Amino acid sequence: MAKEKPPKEASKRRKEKQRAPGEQSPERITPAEQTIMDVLWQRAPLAAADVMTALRTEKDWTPTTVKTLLSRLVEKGVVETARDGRRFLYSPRLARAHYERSMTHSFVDRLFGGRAAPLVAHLADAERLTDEDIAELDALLEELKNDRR
Amino acid sequence: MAKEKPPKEASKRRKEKQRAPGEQSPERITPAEQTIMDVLWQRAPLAAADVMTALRTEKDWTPTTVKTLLSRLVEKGVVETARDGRRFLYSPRLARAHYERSMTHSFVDRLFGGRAAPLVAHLADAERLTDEDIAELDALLEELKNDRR
DNA sequence: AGCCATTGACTACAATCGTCATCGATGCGA
DNA sequence: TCGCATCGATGACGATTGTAGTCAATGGCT
Repeated sequence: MAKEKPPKEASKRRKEKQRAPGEQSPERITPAEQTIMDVLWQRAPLAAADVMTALRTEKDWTPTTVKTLLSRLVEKGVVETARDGRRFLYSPRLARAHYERSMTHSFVDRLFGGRAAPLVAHLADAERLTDEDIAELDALLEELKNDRR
Repeated sequence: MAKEKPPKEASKRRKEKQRAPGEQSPERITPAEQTIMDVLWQRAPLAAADVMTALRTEKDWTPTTVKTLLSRLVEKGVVETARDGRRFLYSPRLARAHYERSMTHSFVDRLFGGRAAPLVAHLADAERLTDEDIAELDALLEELKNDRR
């Protein structure tokens, strides 16, 4: 019974979180899920098995765990599937850059009230910035200063 | 019965999360809990009632909710209490700067593999940087460049 | 001295998360 | 063609989180 249905997009989950029309799906991606996303963001469409092998060293997950996480990501609408014989190929539907941006913003908002400088200061304190970083930031700032003029 | 016991520090909770000896207590602070912390970080020792009033506008929490969150924070060891008559005065035991640092680091690690520059780039993209920020960053960078020499 | 408002302790409960086992369907190789 | 390895679906279970009710103790006010 219940033959493999087309994976039901974030259709009718538990308590369908109603989002405002234009609003960008802020579907929360959990840490475990992000691990999966990182793999998918690296190598485009992958079968579940590929994801497993990719993580074999890093994580100690059973196949089931990986598959569950993939399913949840599909449910959440951040991963899409394409049939490939009897299996699925999974690919991110959410661009990594997008994700980074939204994460970065909410983070800076939550912790620093939106101001970026204190954040960078923390990184500097911790000597977390490589010479390269500094150079890069320098260039970036130069550019910004020009744009503002 | 069960007369008010001295609040039991992160003593023997559910399944005492064993931490390595030197390791910094990475007791996870949840968003709701952070809301409380923000209040405590602003005005030093406060009674539960004070925290409630402080949040009355911002959050729509019942007294019980606030008290539960305070208890959990005490359990987690990030808030300490001092008796004041029949009630407690709560104060952060974890400095805000510490918290910011640890959050920042794990964030940058998780999302950008430790590199800070991409993060700042995101903020710049979003025009999240005020002129002041830019000036501040500029100064900061100048300083850093000198230190490195 | 006695009452009552306030306080912390305990309990609860649904939703989410991290993990995983089981199972029925299915396509490939022998 | 047949069996088996593999795939996705489903269910599950403990822990955590957000939110809140109840209750017994207690201390200040009358």
